[in-house]
Amino acid sequence: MLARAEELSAARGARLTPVRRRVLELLLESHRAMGAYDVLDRLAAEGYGKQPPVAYRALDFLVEQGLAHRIARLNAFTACIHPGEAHAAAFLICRSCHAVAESEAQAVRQALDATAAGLGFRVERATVEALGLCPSCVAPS
Amino acid sequence: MLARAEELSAARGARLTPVRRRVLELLLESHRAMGAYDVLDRLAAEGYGKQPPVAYRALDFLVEQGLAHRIARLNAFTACIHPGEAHAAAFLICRSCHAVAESEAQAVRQALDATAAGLGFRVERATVEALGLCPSCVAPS
DNA sequence: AGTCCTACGTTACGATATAACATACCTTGA
DNA sequence: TCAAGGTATGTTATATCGTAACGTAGGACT
Repeated sequence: MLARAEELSAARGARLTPVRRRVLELLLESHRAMGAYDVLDRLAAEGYGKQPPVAYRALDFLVEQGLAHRIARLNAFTACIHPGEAHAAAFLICRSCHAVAESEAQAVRQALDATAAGLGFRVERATVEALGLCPSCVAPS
Repeated sequence: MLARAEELSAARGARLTPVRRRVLELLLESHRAMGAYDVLDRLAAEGYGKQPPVAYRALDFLVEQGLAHRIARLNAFTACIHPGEAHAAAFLICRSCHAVAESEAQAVRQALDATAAGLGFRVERATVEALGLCPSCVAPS
């Protein structure tokens, strides 16, 4: 995944520097969304900068490059699991275990575009986030 | 609209007090989303409390009662235009004039439920927000 | 070598949100 | 009637999230 991120960045003339790469690793390792300050604490502990812009800049870079997503409901971030592929994502947030799953949501996006078009509204970006119970928490083993 | 809000609250044993009612009025008057601190400034100017919890509590009450919605992308609130009716809402946020339109989105919600169900995830609440251009801003007169 | 440009780091601050506690104001029931 | 308990309001203080602005370091290109 990291190798792929490297390729994608390089192909666009963007640089996946050490901080940015490390932040992506942190997001990939965590199967829940991480807040900017969670990321910052980890970076600071590893000798990177200790101030908020360090984390926000790296996270913003990853989001711009399509390597990560921001979850609006949580004010937090997750690694993208389909970097480089055009995709409409929906996020499934478990209210019990706090796992966040990224799901392909082309059908959802099309329904939204159609609804909006009916009102003359042109959708450019969509935020689709569901709060509920993940499979493990729906049916505890 | 306010009368209807009164009825709905009363029917549920909830009280639409002066502050809460005034906040709902403010949201109804504004055709864009209002931040909690925008609301707070208005309340303070009118002799209500001057501290954040005053605004947040009134807003939270309205959201719980289904009289208002929170727009996650904007950290802001709008009055609900279909209070009392079960509905799936999507919000269409104009990036040019900042108007926010609430749209019925039953089809979007169904698509999301179906997508999630395919992964074993049970959706309880959905956040659907589109950023784009409203009719007026798509085709400036 | 000098000039840019980009990224990184810092200070300082602004914006959003909540915990915890005190007070007032309704009920409701003896 | 008035005590008891619940709900709502107001306050102080603080937590959490986010950004503006400035300085420095290093690579890329003359």
